[in-house]
Amino acid sequence: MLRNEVSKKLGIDIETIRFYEKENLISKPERLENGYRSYSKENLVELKFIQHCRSLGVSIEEVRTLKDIQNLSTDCSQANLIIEKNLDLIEQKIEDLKNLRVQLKSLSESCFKTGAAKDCGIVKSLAQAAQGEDCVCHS
Amino acid sequence: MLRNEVSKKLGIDIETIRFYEKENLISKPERLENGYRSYSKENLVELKFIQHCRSLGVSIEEVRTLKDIQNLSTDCSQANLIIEKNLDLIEQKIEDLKNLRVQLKSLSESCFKTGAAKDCGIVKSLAQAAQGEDCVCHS
DNA sequence: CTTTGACCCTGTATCTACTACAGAGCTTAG
DNA sequence: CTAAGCTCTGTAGTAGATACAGGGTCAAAG
Repeated sequence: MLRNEVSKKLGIDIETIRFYEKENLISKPERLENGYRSYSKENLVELKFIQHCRSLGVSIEEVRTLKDIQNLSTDCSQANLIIEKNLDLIEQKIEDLKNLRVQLKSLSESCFKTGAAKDCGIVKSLAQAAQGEDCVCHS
Repeated sequence: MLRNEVSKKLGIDIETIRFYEKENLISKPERLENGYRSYSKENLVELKFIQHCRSLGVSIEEVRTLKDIQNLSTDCSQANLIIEKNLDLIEQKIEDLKNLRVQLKSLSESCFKTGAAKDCGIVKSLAQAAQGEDCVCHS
């Protein structure tokens, strides 16, 4: 399979596939006589593995580790650690974003939409915060 | 005020302050005879403004726009747009992360912790997904 | 007076995970 | 024959910092 086909079939950008190859995340595809890459079924599996991991927010380095775990067939504690770590990270991010949402909402509601920037609660509040005063969002 | 003092007072990394200066987000601080930067009160206000905006997830480019809005005193619709846009973005991110959390949780629970990687539900599931089969996380 | 340590300066490289060229060659259809 | 549309390689750019290297300055201690 040529790059373009693979890209369309898996929904991974052509350049991204090349990037994964450069990063040694997949085994080097065979080359045709003209030098074009020919992706094997194994290459596709490797790419799907990365795609799936990335869709779970697993970093490239962690993907590398997970691959090693699979290949070396050692114990799975490290795999578990990676998943747990990402889970914790996500919990934290959700909390942070929820806080942010509250803050942005109060900012958004402070806009009186009168038109003039000097009367806008958003602009005012941001300026106040910079002066060290209380603001609607971080009260 | 010297860089280090400012950094400690505001809790912004020294290099980050320099970065903001390079990006023209603050007015250039005066220089002492020896070439050292001397940060004015106005500089501090500018830095706090950026810090506050960044803490709300507002991008550097958007900070630039917000500064312009303040200075030009035009209408505030653009400020409102920026806040709304970020609010939408955050709503979306929270949704995405919640989905991710569910997926990672099922992966995490599939680890039987028997020790061997080949028996680990995480490793198995990730491998299965790569083969195109169903996985615990994206069922 | 010299040395030490803590600052400051500039410029550049690094990080993550891609994305986007430029400039060239190959292949296929008209 | 030519043009479109693919492929190749190498390199640069993105956001928002962060981390040096290699030098200068300053204040206090010995």
